[in-house]
Amino acid sequence: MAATGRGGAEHDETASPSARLGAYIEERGLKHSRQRERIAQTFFDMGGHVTVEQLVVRCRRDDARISVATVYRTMKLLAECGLASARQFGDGQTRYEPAAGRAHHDHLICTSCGEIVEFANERIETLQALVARRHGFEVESHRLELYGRCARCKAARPREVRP
Amino acid sequence: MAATGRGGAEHDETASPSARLGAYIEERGLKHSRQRERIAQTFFDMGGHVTVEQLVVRCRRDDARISVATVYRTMKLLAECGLASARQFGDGQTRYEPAAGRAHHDHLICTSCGEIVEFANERIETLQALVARRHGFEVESHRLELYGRCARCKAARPREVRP
DNA sequence: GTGCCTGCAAAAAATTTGCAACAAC
DNA sequence: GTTGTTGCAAATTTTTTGCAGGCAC
Repeated sequence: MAATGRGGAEHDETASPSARLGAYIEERGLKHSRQRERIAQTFFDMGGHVTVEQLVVRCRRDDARISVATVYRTMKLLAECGLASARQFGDGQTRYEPAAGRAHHDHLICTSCGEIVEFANERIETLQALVARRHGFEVESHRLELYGRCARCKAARPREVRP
Repeated sequence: MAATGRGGAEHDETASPSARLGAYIEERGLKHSRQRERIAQTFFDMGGHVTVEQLVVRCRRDDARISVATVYRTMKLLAECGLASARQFGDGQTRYEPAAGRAHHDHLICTSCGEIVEFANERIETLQALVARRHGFEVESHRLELYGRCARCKAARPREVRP
C-alpha cells in the first residue's frame, strides 16, 4: 500500500490503486471493509477485461463467502472513483479493466480464442475528433473494437469459420 | 414488393428487402406470415437503430396481438439473412438497423438526447487494418462509436453535465 | 452506538424457450 | 394433413435492490 503522496485534494493520479480507493472511501464518509479490499486487490491482480463472474470465482478462492452483490457493488465503486472502467464487448457480460491513470486505448478481440489485446493509435484518435467536429459533435468518449482472429488462431486453423 | 431480379442464386443484393426476405424464407422451407411481413415492414419504415421494444410498440399500433417473442424471433431472422444487423450501444438494449447492401459505417451517439448519426471514414478504416495487421490479427469486423453531445444539445445547454 | 456494508434472496430487465393452438403450403 | 409459426407464460441470464444482521469507526 505505497503511501505515495496521499497528500490532499481531489484524486491523486500518482497514488497506488489501494491508496486511491482508500482516499475515495474516506472522502465520502464510506467505510473500509475486508471485502472491498479483497475484491479490489483481486481485480488488479487479474489484470483486466474480467467479468464479474470471473471475479467472483477468483475472490471466492480466498474467501468463499464473498457475495455476487458485493462484487457488483464494489466494481461500481471502483468505476466511480476512476480506478476501473466498464466495457461491453457484446457477449452480454460487462467487463472491467483497470483505469487508474492509464491512457485511452482500444481493443482487438479474437473471435476464436477470446483473447483481448489493447492498442492505442494517435492517428485514429485524431481522425475521430475530426469526423465528430464535422458533424457538430463534441466527443466525450469513444470505443473502438476490432474483432478478428489473432495470429495464433490463424495459424492453428487457417480460414476456418469460428465456433 | 418490387420484383427486382428475383432470378435465382444465393442472396441478390439488388433485390428489395421484402423480396430478399421472401427468397430467404422460401430457400429454407420456412413460411410467410402476416406477422413477419408486418414486423419487417415496420422495421424498414422506422429507419434504423430501433430497439425491440420500440418495434413492438409500433407494430402493435397496427396489430395489437403481435407478441414480443415474435418480434425477437423475426429480428433474428432478418439478421440471419443479412437484412438487419444488431448493435449494442451499451444501454443494455440491442438495437437493429437495416443492413441490406449498405456499406459499413460507424456511429456518433449523443449522450444528451440519444440521437444516433452514422458516418463512414475511409482513412480510419485503413488505419484500423494497419493496426490489426501489426498485431497479427485478421480483422473480421469492427465497431467504432463516438459518444458526445450533438450540435443541438451543445447549443441548448453549453458545457453542462448530462443527466 | 450510529451508520455504512454484507449476504441472501427476491426483484428487475432483456431475451429465450416450451408448448398447445393455429396458419401456411 | 404436415410442418413451421405464434402467443403466452415460464425460464434464463445478468444485474440490482430490500432487508436484517454485522462490522467499521
